[in-house]
Amino acid sequence: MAKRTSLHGMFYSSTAKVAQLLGISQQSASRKLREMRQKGLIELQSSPSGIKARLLDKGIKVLKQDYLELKQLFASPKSRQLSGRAKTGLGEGSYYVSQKGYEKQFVKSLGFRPFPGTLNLVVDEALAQSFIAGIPEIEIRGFRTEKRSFGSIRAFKVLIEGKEHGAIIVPERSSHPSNEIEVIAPSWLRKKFRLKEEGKIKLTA
Amino acid sequence: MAKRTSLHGMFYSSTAKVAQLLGISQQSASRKLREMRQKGLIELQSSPSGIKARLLDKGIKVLKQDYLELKQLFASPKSRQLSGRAKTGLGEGSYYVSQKGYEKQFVKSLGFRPFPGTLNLVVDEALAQSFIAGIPEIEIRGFRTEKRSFGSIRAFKVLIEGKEHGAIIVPERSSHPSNEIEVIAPSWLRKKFRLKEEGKIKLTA
DNA sequence: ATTACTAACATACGAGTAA
DNA sequence: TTTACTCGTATGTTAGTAA
Repeated sequence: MAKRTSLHGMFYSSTAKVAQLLGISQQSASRKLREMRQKGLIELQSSPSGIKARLLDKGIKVLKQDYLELKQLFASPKSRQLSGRAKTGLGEGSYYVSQKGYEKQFVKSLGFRPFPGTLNLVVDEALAQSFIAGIPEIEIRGFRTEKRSFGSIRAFKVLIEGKEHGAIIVPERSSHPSNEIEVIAPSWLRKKFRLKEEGKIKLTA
Repeated sequence: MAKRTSLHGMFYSSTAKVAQLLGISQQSASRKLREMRQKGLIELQSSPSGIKARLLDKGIKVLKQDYLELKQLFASPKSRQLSGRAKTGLGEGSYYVSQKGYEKQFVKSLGFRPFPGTLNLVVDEALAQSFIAGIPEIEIRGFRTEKRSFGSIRAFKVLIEGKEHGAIIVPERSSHPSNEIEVIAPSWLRKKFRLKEEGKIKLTA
């Protein structure tokens, strides 16, 4: 409909024509149109002389959502890398990363013993998800000590500033806001890359 | 998948996760993924440790087609008007439009007696379809004379240059290329709008 | 010509489960 | 844990028609 009438135009047709257009039967076209009306996507009047229909705001919204998602894909082909701004950490990272239960798995699965501390990066949430999901997930299992239990962690290998091997780690139950990620590496990243307070840093998959 | 991995990234996941994402069962997700592979849309490897998939060119093409169609909708909200370039007609129009069998119906259905001649406009085919489909169709029935038969004509009322009432006419079996439309009006349009050989003209719905 | 109802048929779905 | 098979059930489709 939108293709024919632009977004707001009135669509004059018949269920038979719509059916032919979609490669389905007249009955199915009729039913589908009524379902769309039922769902509040379109306005639809039918009579023995044909149908008269128009997209409603809800219907346009559906199309627009699709458009925006596709636009992000085709209008910005830059999702194999991710930029972030370093954030002053709270020092918690060091505590977790240094736990023997995790450390042994890091060495085995990631191939390096992490520096006892994490680099926190503020990133675009959607871009980060896109970026992360493109990297094979490595599971670091949780464990218990006498004092408490530690949850599992998902890890994703990355290359930092094109040089240093490291990994994004995502604790199972993270306390971070979702626009923040934690990066570990064998070296002290802040020092190695001479990062100032809010320095930018680039990760590649 | 594309949303997660960009267009070309490798997608590591499980059928259960895909299922949750789509709001369907693990079994359906598994089946749908295999169907997509079958159709050549994606590359898919599955194992007891999960799935590994990637969009193939055919799959990306499908997304891109959708993107381009939606882009046309949202990136150019100008489909209630149509521009065309006047083309030197062959004079056939006059013969058809003046036929009594059509003329009576034009007067009754369009509200004017057409000038004996048509203005041929060269237009963008897709835009023209879009434009035309948004206008209620008026059917001018065909008829027979002693000599020959005349086919039916679809007519769509338009406003020419914002001033003159007229109509686009689409003969049932047209000999025109599909990027050309015929316009009729009560007056001689070329004269009224001082159209030169290749002058531009604007129609509104 | 229309739309759209009913009913018979086809397809899709998902619970259970094997590997 | 996985994937993906079978199979009973739910949903979707369309031929035949009424209005």
